[in-house]
Amino acid sequence: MARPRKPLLSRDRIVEAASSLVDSEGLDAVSTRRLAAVLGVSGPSLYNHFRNKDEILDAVADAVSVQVDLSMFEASDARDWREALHDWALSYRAALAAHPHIVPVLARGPGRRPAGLRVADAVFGAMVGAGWPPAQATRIGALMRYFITGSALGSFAGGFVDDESAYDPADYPHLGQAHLLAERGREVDEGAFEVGLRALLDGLALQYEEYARPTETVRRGRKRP
Amino acid sequence: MARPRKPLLSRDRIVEAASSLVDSEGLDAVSTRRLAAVLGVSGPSLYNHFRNKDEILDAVADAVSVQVDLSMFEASDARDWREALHDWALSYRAALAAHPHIVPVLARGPGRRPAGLRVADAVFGAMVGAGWPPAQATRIGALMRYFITGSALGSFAGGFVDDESAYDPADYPHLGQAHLLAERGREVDEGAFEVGLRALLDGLALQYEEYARPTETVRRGRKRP
DNA sequence: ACCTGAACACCGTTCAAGT
DNA sequence: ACCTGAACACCGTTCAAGT
Repeated sequence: MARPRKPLLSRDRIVEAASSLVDSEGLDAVSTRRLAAVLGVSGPSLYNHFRNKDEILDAVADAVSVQVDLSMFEASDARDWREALHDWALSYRAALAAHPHIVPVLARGPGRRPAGLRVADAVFGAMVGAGWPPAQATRIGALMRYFITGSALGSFAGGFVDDESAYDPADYPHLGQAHLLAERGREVDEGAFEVGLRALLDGLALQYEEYARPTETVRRGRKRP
Repeated sequence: MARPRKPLLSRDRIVEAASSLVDSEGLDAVSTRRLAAVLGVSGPSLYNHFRNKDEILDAVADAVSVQVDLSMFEASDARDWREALHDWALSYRAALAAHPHIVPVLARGPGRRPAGLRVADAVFGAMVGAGWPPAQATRIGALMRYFITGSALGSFAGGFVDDESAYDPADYPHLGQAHLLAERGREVDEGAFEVGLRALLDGLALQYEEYARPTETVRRGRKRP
């Protein structure tokens, strides 16, 4: 057919098809040939819209970042930066949990992905607005991303094996019930995420006090809590 | 040559060659054919020692876990669980930083990898020994892994681009100096890791007090801090 | 048991040719 | 500008054959 008068493909259509292929069959199932077949075109056609396959996967990852709710950062002030961070983390995690197979691509940093950058921008802006020094605001965005993407990677891929004989007590003296982790994996992951998130926010709150409160060497009259 | 009287390959030799190939040229550079060529054999020979390529990469990842220092957990007691966790986190991160390209494989959970399990076992055992309830000890091992592997993934792969025009202020109002992050990426990552680790440990210490200290409803005489 | 070459069913990407 | 088929240089894995 050569060139049709109305384009058969668009970046959006390609990303949509790639996303559902990733969701239903995993990252490895996405080949340029299979993806093209789903779209009713031949493999090389994709290269009219994306430079290479990696760019397609980046776009799929970015479509997930778009789903992350950022509204809690709009009215953020010094009083509720912690609550905003908490709600954002839950929304972020939920978005990743809905598309677990693309997480490895997303975990490699915001890079050139526009929506990923928008997320980083929103967190940074809100933390600065709440009184954090810019250098700390940058770090908070990074470390929250470490924890959230790390948990999404660890949860939904690998995991333990549901086979008692796989874990010899002689090798792992404390993991007597490790095989139970297989069935309880999801529960463990959720618990670990909750505990970790709370610890992270509690810890940041302690550091925030150091910044917000004049140090005792400067203001001696102030009593310490 | 068919079968030589002394085997040309061994699992160890294969893992060693694969590791240095991963380190020097990245994950994508490892194909069964290239790996076999480095070892002076033909591609299919590898299948006499590993079931498939994924098992080889798992072994490469596990060789990194072996490098993680666990000695700090041997004499752990209630007083220094926090310090042990801190030192272990630094050692873990250093091991990943030395072999950044294999981190995506390692980040998918301990799965069937023996050394990965040994790490999980040591953390769990030490935390229980320090007074944490078993359910919490499991979660601590998981959440620390989230943070550490997440930071290793985010740091050494992707990242920002050193190009001012890549970040239009209209799109990202707060990321005016985002392109500076490219050159300062490593510094930002280290700072974020330090801040995050401290927050995590501070936060866990607060939670530890809740477990170690009888609640005020039980022991009314005790004053609150 | 452990290695080989041949073979199968795939890949990502380039490119000239078509409209 | 946008699609095509052919082609290039690869893949992971299986398997019969060799010693």
